[in-house]
Amino acid sequence: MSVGHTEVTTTAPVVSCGEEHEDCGIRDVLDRIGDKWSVLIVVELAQGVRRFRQLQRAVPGISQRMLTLTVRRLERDGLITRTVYPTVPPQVEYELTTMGHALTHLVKALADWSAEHRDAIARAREAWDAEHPGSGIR
Amino acid sequence: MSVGHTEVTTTAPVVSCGEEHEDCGIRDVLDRIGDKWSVLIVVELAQGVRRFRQLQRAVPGISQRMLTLTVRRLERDGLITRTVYPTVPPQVEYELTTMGHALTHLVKALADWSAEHRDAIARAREAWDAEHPGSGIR
DNA sequence: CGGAATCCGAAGCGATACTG
DNA sequence: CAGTATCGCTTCGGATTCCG
Repeated sequence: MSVGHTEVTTTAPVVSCGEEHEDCGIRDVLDRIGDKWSVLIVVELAQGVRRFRQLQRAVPGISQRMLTLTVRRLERDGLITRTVYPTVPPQVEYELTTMGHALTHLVKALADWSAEHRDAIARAREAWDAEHPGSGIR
Repeated sequence: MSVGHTEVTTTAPVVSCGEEHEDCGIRDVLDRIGDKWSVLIVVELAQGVRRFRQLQRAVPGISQRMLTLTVRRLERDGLITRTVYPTVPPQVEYELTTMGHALTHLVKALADWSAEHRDAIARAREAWDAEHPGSGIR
């Protein structure tokens, strides 16, 4: 593989949380739901139990590979359950756990914040882009 | 809302976007703060005005390249201001805007959720990993 | 001090093919 | 239906160098 040398490459595991402000754990939750598809899956499952194909159809654009990876990670973190019925053809149901439902509250906060500031951000971007032509930042 | 045939079992609907399977602006805000460093910068700036080097020292592990990119994007989105003093050596100050301060409230919600569920997630992971040896999922 | 420019490995993700 | 395996492109991000 590409592991050429045995040097440790991971540095700075956490930020200094000694101050009065709590920044510990923020990266944890962002590493979990900050990816491209997790929140969309969670939002769909907030509506009720869903099968694999149902999820794929409910989240347009997701590949079955990413759907598999995403639900596996969510299951691993205890946010959803995966129930396999040994039928033919196979049937697998996904459902939010209690903790998964708790996550939907956080997701709602994200949605609310986004809805509240989307316009202002769009305007800020236009102004910045107009003022910084060809800066490479996007 | 058109989803009316089955009610969610344990808790309230919470996250219904109003549409059936519409992408609320959740991805917008996650594309903005879901990256590796943005929230950490915002958290640090929540303490007050900071200079470039101050930020770099306050966020251990960040490269100067990523710090530049991150503050540029935050500035572009109207979340922070960048003030350049034409002194020698140059001095640049970063500060949260009003909208940036509003973002800190959301970040606090993230931190609270993380602190509240970190242990449960860690335990779920241990159980899953023990039950699925060498699955490749991480 | 506060960047910009370049290089390059690592990670994310999509497309496709195959399986039980 | 519900995956798994492989490939390859694209993005992310760290390290380094140079510059006003």
